[in-house]
Amino acid sequence: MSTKALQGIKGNRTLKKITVVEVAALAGVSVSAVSRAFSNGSCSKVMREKVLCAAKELGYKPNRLARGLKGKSSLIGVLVTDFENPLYLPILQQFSAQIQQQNCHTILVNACDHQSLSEALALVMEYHIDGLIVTASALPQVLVDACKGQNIPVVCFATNSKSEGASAVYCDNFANGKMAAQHLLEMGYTRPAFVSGPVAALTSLERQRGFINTLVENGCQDWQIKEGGNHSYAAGFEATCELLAQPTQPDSIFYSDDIMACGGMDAARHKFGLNVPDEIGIIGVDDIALASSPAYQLTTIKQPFEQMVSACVQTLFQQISKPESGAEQLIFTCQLQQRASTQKPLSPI
Amino acid sequence: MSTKALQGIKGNRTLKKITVVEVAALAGVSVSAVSRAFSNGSCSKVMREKVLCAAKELGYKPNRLARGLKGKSSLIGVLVTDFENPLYLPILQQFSAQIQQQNCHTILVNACDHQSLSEALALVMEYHIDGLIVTASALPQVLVDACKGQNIPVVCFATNSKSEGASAVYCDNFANGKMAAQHLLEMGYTRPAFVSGPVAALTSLERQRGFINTLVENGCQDWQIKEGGNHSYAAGFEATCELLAQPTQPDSIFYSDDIMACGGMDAARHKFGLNVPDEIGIIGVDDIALASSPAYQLTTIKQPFEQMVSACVQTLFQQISKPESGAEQLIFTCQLQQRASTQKPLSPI
DNA sequence: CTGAAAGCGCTTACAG
DNA sequence: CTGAAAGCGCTTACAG
Repeated sequence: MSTKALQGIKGNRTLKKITVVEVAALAGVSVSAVSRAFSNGSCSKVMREKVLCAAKELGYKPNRLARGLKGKSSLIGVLVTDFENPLYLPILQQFSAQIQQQNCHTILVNACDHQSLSEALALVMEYHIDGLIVTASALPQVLVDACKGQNIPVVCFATNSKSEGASAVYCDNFANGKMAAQHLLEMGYTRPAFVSGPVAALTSLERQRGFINTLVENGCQDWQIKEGGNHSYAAGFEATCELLAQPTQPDSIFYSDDIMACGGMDAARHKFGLNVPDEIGIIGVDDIALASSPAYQLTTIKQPFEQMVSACVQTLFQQISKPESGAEQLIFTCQLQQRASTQKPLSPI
Repeated sequence: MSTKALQGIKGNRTLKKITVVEVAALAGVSVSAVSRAFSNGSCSKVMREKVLCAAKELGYKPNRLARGLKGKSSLIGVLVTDFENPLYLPILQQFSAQIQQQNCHTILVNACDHQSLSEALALVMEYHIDGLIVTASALPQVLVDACKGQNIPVVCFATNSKSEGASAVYCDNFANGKMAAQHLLEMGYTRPAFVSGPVAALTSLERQRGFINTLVENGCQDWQIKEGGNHSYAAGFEATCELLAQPTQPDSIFYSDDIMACGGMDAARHKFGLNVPDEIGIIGVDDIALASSPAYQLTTIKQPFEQMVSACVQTLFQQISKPESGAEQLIFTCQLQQRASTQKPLSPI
């Protein structure tokens, strides 16, 4: 039996496709009326009632692909470059939840491989996404322009690297670095180190600037900087091993983020047998779930991610509905969350 | 100046839409030919060359929405119910990467809220997805049927709960429970406990069955079961606190998964001051990144996730291309990954 | 292999 | 407010 014949059989019970045409027929109205009842088009109450009733009876669901052909696709691209930092799971959870709340859906774009970023973006643009969220990294200007060329608004999340024409939601990372420095000095540490994230990450650089500036301002001379690498546990562990193997051991370390700090703390404790916080103070940024666990008790600078995600989604949808409104910069401030990893007992050096 | 006028201005340089029509015109061929050159349609080499050349010159990109209207949408739904377990970040990373490799894209469906699962699915089906992957949970039969009704193949990932008509890729969790029991007994533990996942999770139940059966078979009487809850750090921590506060303290605990085990280990160590593994042995399932960190050194049963994801994607695409091929069950076996959390020194009780 | 034409399911000016 | 008609950008039988 041919496939066609099989479909015919099935068709007798369920496979007949329900489109606006069928709904219009049952409701006794025009196809346009059905469309209006389902979109925001103007139509009388009784009309809407009739249409919705017929649609329900037939189990009609609009085809978003067809809808997207003329209007909006209801698809939002969420570009993720960093899958190593556990932070991004709750972030993705919040983005997808809020996007769904807007009656849209998330296309997850995996752009781990940096070389393929433009390729990945080009592909996802073939779906005519209504907007794009870029997490934890800047979009090269040429790609922002490509989006602009198709009227796709872009919002960058949690990165300082600004792109012309793209909105951005991020934290004052210079202030964060400053806060970390002040805290370490207050706790009596005198030889702090900074472990950076990826070389190109402006976010990390800003934290570093704020950190070092503040140390210098306060007369601290004994600082050092260590290039960390990825925002990952392994990178933090590794960098810390190298740092602590040197003759000039720091007495405290500020990490570009929490997952690196966790890796670093484990290196200090388990590989070098150092006591945290007495022999070495550890501080991070983010306040990931792990930071508050008893195993780490990590002092950190908490980023208000929930609010940031909300702001990000809100900004994006505002620009989708009003394309003429310009790009926005929303900068959040963070708070120190002190825990055991820096609570040095009062003691002279 | 009106929006229209502005668009007109922009239009002069970039906004003119490039479609098959423009490409066909430039290449001097028919629209059908352009379509064929871009799909798998039959066309001569020279024709394809001409079309591709013209397309490149114009910067033509096919509109997938339009394409999806008749054919495949190239959209794969990935349903995620559990965003608390960090495990799902690398899993999502692998799924999205492999789906992109198939020239498709991932629609991330957030179905945290169990009540809204059917709603979330109904919405995503409006995009006419080509296939659906369901992670870590079963799809109620009525929803599987709904997918079948639209010819959308379904593959369930990492769950034992089988649904009629859906494929599944998972591990032999009964064997995993057995393995855990054997290991604990071998290491000299005599009063093991099992901390379960969510009550309804068949995966957890299977592990429990295998675990308890094996204990009983080996003459162990002193076992107990504790209901854990979510697959989360907090749930593991909480359940362990209750377990250890009882007079009948276990001397080892098998957790339904690693993140619970990490929470449990922290509770045992930091809240009850117990030495791991001497006073209490800890074993989990999954082998998440954290498990191998020095802070936990967690013995676990490693699930071969990479292979499982590959198998999942492969199965899905096979069913997309051959809808008549039936649902498949792929069962993987796991391996014990021993670490410090169960290495009890030889000692009499 | 190639082209003209119909169609996928919806939306949107345009009349009424 | 409502309907008839054209159109969104592509694919797919159907002829040649």
